[in-house]
Amino acid sequence: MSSRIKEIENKLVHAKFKLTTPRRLIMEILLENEGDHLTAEDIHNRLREKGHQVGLATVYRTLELFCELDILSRLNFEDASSYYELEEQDQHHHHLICLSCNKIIEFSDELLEDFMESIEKKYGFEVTDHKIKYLGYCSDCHD
Amino acid sequence: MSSRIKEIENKLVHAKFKLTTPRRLIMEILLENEGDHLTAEDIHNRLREKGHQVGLATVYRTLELFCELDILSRLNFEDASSYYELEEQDQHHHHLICLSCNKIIEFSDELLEDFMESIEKKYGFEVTDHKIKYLGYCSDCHD
DNA sequence: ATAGGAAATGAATTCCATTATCACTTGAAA
DNA sequence: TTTCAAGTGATAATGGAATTCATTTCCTAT
Repeated sequence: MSSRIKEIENKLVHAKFKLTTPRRLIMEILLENEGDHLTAEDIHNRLREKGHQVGLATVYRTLELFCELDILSRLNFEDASSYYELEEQDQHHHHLICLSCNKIIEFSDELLEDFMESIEKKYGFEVTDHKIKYLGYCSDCHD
Repeated sequence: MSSRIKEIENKLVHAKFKLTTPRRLIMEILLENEGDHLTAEDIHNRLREKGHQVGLATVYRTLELFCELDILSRLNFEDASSYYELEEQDQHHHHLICLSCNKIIEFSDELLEDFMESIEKKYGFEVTDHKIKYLGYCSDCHD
């Protein structure tokens, strides 16, 4: 994981941005919660829980910067918030968003043929809309 | 177009909602601007331009109701606003969102094979991300 | 090392889309 | 018509995100 930090630090330095403490701390939070979808507020809270005091504005600015550098991707679901997750260059994935419980299920993008059918089978997901973001009801929520 | 209004009115009545003046006026705006992607504010403004005075809260409430009745669909792009468009039961489509000029290009969902390639060709669109919402640069904006 | 200056930060403020509140009005069922 | 739940409108409240600006920090050149 230290190498992941190094890798990200290199991206920053290469793009002529400074290596600051807040940026390092935010990186750490992101790596510790890899796989999760965090909001700016989530990150801000976890920083405070760990006793680090970083301004919320800085969190927003840093997340935006990391997106520009392709360290993060920003996800917009159906609510007002933006969620962030670490960009994993190889395993690109999409999201199933359950309209009932708001669960987010990730699925890989191997095949585009029989795409929808296989997803419906695999996740027991009833697709009710098909807007390219997949919305519907997950196996726990549909009748 | 009068038949379209009738059709929508039937949906409302059938679901036991009242046929009120604000709802009728909003329907008209939507039909007059079919194919566009309108925000609540857009609709509110067009109502005022036409001399009709409908509260913004009512516009929001009506749009939400129309979405529930599948009269409208709500689209969330990369900015803070929601956009609404009339649901056309047959010709389902997706959106290409140009990160540079914010143009929105609609494309149909006929084939899932060679999906990306055909879209890239058809619209001269350089896909830079692949998050299921297609973001990138349109033919006017890429180099 | 250190001084200088640009970049970055933090606290507070502002912005803006959306939602909630609540008194008032209206559509339609009886 | 009368009745009253449903719907509306003005305004305030909310909440996420952006902005402002004075202060601090990182880094380069000396």
